Amino acid sequence: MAKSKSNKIDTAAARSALGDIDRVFHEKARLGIMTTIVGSQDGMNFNELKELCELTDGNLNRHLKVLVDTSVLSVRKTGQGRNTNSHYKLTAKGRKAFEKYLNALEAILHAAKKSADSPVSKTRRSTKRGDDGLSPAIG
Amino acid sequence: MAKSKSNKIDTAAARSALGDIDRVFHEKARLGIMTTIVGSQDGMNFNELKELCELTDGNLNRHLKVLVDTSVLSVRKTGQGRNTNSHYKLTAKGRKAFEKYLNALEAILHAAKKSADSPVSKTRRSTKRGDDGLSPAIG
DNA sequence: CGTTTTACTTTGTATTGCAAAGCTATTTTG
DNA sequence: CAAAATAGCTTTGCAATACAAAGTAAAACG
Repeated sequence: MAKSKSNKIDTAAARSALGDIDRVFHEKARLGIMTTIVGSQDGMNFNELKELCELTDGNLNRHLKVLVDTSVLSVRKTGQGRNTNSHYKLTAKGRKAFEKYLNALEAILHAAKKSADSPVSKTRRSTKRGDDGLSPAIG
Repeated sequence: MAKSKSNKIDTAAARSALGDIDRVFHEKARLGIMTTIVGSQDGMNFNELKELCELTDGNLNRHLKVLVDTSVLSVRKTGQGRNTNSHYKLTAKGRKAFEKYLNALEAILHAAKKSADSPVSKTRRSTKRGDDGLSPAIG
């Protein structure tokens, strides 16, 4: 990555990454579900997810529905009533979309951390090297 | 960081990091605002933020209110009516809290990326080295 | 055979996000 | 100088979402 004089470029990069922040993933509970299930090749069932993610039944069900409705996860339900077993698995599309989301997060994270480490002043030059004291990312 | 046999530890770490995901920051618009303002030592005014974050007046106002109400930002308003100038600045508390959020994000990101790169199967050993084929993070 | 347990689903409420409309005061225009 | 336009926010109303309590269905148990 090229080093910029101000934080303008990085901030712009972060801003464009913001556009890739998919609301489907950018929710605490669903981020937990995704982080859990992305590590499982065979998928997981309702109860595993419930315990791992520490969510109530209703809440988990709702979030899983969102993920299934957006084709991020697929479900396979076997049995009925008490014997129901709902098995959730990441789809190829879901994996790809989640990875895109993670990359966007990463870009924002880096930009934010960098900015936080060397904030820019309008009136005086930065106390750290690497920027020019210009207003950040305007224009 | 110690390397684990399964992705259990990392997933657990991510899970605990999830607890540090502050809802105040974990919202697209506010993440944008924070990423923008964290790089500015002197803070920014309403219109700068509005243009940079590409938010409507009402929307920006609402999010700024949340950030001010939670003491993440401070405001200083000068002038009146058309001449009003609302200047927003990150508080020390806000900076600290945001950095905590960023660290939590980073932990989750790493865990998720790692899991995504080498997902674990229940029935057969992973195709990559570094795990034992056990179910992830159960118990 | 009826009560309990398991594995989800549905429903109701509260919160939140968003943008359209509104407010206040300063400019500008005729 | 009165009327209209403009700037800089605020308020309001609606739609979407999150969450948990209550509900449902079938098997297990006594």
